[in-house]
Amino acid sequence: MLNITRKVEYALIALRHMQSKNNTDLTSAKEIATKYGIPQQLLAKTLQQMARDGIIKAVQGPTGGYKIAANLKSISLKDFFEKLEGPLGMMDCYFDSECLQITNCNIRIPIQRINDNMRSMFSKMTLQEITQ
Amino acid sequence: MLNITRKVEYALIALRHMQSKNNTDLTSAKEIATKYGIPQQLLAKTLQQMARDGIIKAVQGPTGGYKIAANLKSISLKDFFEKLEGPLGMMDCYFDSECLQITNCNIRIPIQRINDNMRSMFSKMTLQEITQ
DNA sequence: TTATATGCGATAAATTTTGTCGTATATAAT
DNA sequence: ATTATATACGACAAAATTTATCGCATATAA
Repeated sequence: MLNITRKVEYALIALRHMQSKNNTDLTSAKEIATKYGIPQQLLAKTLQQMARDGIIKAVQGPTGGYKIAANLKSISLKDFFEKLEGPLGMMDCYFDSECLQITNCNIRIPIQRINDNMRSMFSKMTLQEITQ
Repeated sequence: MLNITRKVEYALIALRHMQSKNNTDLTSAKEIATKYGIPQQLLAKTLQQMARDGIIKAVQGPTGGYKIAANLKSISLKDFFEKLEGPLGMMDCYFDSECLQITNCNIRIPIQRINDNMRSMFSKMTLQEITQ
């Protein structure tokens, strides 16, 4: 329970890998996929998404690849998770309530409290701390 | 991402419902299932599991049901989650490492740090806080 | 022109989560 | 005793989500 997804896992691995290199160097999806035993196409999509989000920069063509574009200190883990996976909460009713039981639900408030704690925790950690 | 399971959700609803009643009263699975629109059999299994764990006490036969048996202040949310769903962590390699990439993995340590933060957070919250 | 990189929608496979079924046992009420 | 209603629980099925692949397009260095 409370697992992160492979997508996030692969993204963190990729970021850390890139950060260990000179920032002028480019890293291809293939390089990372091979080194860490990750499905290349899936990783590629994740990298593309991070590129769209401005976290990394993509360079096309042969000899192309990715490099870190953002200041990782300025991106909280909460924002990072939400960029990749959408709203971060223990129950979906924290955000949009399709729940028909909402009037009867007796744990909505307490759950929101836990949620706030969790979001606050991830707000205080930055991507830099994870990938350095 | 980082959602709790229905099982845990149902368990919390049930506990809160029982706690709102006189502790001599018994509550049947049917009563809770009906009131909150929960699948009865699934809820029943969860209640049975909590009974095995000593969190609630089961009384069989007609007029039977469940009531709270443990001091909810003494059970942390972390312990509660782990009783119901097993080890609590963002990645499974935190506990048992079947991961073949473990030697190459470059985010194991950072992930453990996040994990520790999360476990610590849930260790500080008690069931009482959620169900009161 | 070719080879190799990213970009991306559609689809498929795998896994996990969620829910149901069937049967057994316990016990209060009649 | 019989009946009705509760818990107990393993096996199975359905649904949802996650994970991975496919196919084709575009970009660009050599």
